[in-house]
Amino acid sequence: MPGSRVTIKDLAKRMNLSVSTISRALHNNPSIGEKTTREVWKLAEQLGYFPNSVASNLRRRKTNMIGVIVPRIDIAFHSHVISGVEEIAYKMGYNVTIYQSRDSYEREVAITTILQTNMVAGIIACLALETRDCSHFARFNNLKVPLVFYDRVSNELEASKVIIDDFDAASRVTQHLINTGCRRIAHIAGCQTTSIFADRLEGYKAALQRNNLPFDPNLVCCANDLSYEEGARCARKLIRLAAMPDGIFCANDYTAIGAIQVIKKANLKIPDDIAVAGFSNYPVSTIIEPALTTIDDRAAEMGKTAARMLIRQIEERDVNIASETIVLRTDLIVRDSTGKEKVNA
Amino acid sequence: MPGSRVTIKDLAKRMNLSVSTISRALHNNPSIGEKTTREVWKLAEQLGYFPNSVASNLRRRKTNMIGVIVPRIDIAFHSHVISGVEEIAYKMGYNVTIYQSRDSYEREVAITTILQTNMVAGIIACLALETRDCSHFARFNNLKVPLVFYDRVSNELEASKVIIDDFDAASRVTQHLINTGCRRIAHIAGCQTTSIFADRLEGYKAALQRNNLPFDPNLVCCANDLSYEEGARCARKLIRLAAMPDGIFCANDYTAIGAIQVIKKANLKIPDDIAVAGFSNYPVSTIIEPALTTIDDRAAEMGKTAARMLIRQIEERDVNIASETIVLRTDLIVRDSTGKEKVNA
DNA sequence: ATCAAAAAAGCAAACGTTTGCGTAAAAAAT
DNA sequence: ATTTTTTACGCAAACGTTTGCTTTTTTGAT
Repeated sequence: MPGSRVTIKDLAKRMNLSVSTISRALHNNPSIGEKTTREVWKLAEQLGYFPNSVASNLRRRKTNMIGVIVPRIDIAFHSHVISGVEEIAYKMGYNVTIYQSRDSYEREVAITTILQTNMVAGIIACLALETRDCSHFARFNNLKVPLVFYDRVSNELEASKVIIDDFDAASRVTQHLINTGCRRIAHIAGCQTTSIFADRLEGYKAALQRNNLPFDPNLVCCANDLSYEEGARCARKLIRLAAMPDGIFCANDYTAIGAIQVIKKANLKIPDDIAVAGFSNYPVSTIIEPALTTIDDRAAEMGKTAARMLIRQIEERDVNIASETIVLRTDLIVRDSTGKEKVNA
Repeated sequence: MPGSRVTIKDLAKRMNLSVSTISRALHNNPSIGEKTTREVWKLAEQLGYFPNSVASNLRRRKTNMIGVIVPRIDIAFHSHVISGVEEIAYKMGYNVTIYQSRDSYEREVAITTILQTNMVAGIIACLALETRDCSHFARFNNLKVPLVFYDRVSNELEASKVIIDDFDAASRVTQHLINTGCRRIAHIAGCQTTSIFADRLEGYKAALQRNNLPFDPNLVCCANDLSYEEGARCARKLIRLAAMPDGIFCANDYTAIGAIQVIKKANLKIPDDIAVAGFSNYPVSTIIEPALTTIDDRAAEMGKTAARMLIRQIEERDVNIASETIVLRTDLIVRDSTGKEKVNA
């Protein structure tokens, strides 16, 4: 930053005071006289002084930068999380810097290096799909840089987490399908090495079992990248089955929408022939017809919670808080892509 | 960052070299012997040395931080822009820090202050809807911090811009509607104090005029926040008109979708009774039925372009580049919400 | 061997703050 | 009036790099 910035030194010279006095005055340190403090502020104002936080960070050996690692920013879920993080961070005087892993392990590792050299005060991350081993995050433990994962978390690592109960949510969606009369329920699943998707599959299975419905592996179809296209592909496969499912629980809304479009094109009625439920409550879920029954994943709330948690840990570093896990409550949002629940006798 | 980081000094002590030698070696400065350089790198590796970029930034009087100000992160357009910015920045060794103005002027001003104290190397911004006066950005001119606006830009300020030709795009959409046979075309407009929305209105008018169609102010309806709901409100108003429009050009996709849903609920056929066109090509535009004819706003491209431009200006600061404006080409994407173009005799 | 030139490395001051400790002046207590 | 306490401020060393300049060492030419 050239452009001859005004520094504390300049103020000191002008006022015949020492730099330490100026610094203290600007922090309203009580050891500086009220009158002096007032005058320092006034002059600072006049000369257009701005503190240089880089210098301050160096001296204090800490920044107010929160590093956020997301798979992709342009996915609705993550942009909502970031929005929540930014909101809290802004209020608390922290800055947010973001990086996209693009679901690449290699890139995620590189990003952790960057975050370290940048001395971020804390980190909020959602693991890349590719990531199996989380040792690149371990360094932050040594450096005492707080770390909180959201959504896709690591179990092998001591770190705080904010998640939703995927098992429970999936099980509730499935139960809802069952309550509406579905008996052959398929599942379009996410990548099973990621715990949230594994949990969703388990929740689905649990609901079936609870209702004495058989689990048929042929009804589970894996949509690796959880895209619209993958959802369509799985749906095509499912409706060609000899014993076609009468309901599909999809691991996210994108696949659900892909599925809905395929089903409609096949001239099958939703929800009468096949009911469809998604997961996440993306904005599109109200746009698609029929509107999609889904689970609200509370993205912004997740971001806010993660940020609050992280900042608390940053500011209470000394007391060495144990890592904690917060599970957010989710809501089942029933729309038109699933039928009415039958009142049980 | 406690946790006893390894510094250049530590390396120097271990190797009986001066800190300057170490620093130069780590930068592969040719004035340091090859052998020494190799050994320094090896030891750095062994001891787990990481450069402290805060210190480096202070000494070099420049950071590699790009500040991005967006109205809201969770709007698809902006999250795509950010994604583009991040991609280029990452490749070029810059970090990205983001702030949401939430379309508030006050907040935008506060953010510029934060960016200044943080010594960002450059800024990419999209003006808040509320913003009339841009003098809070002027300081960056003095500080020689490059600034590039995207999408919503300021004309009163000397700064680079990357935009699309809203006038041209709007005029093309309108022409398309005319070509498909529409004769009473309405416009759901954005806030007219923002130039892009004013341009879209003008482009619409120009197309009408070019085709000798009358401009009827009753057919222009202002949707201030350009939300889904506002679109619905405007549509309700328009279809109640004695002389109902046979086509609607909406200033963005959200309002278009709101309009489509209202029109469908009124049992009017799209595009036969009323054709609808949007602006932006949001992901939902392929999901809604009928799929929406719209203008692709090249969001990610805009972000990449802005980032490239900014980084060039950062790195060639000395040559004092004149501010430049890049206008991105847009594409009209014809889908089912508008009819077929009639071949003119 | 002698000297100039090139190569390799060191010195020390910066960058703009913050902060522990020390000191002078003012106020309060004796 | 003297001592003690309080108040207000200054000194100087950090924080971890970078960099202009100087010094030493090596190399090559004579």
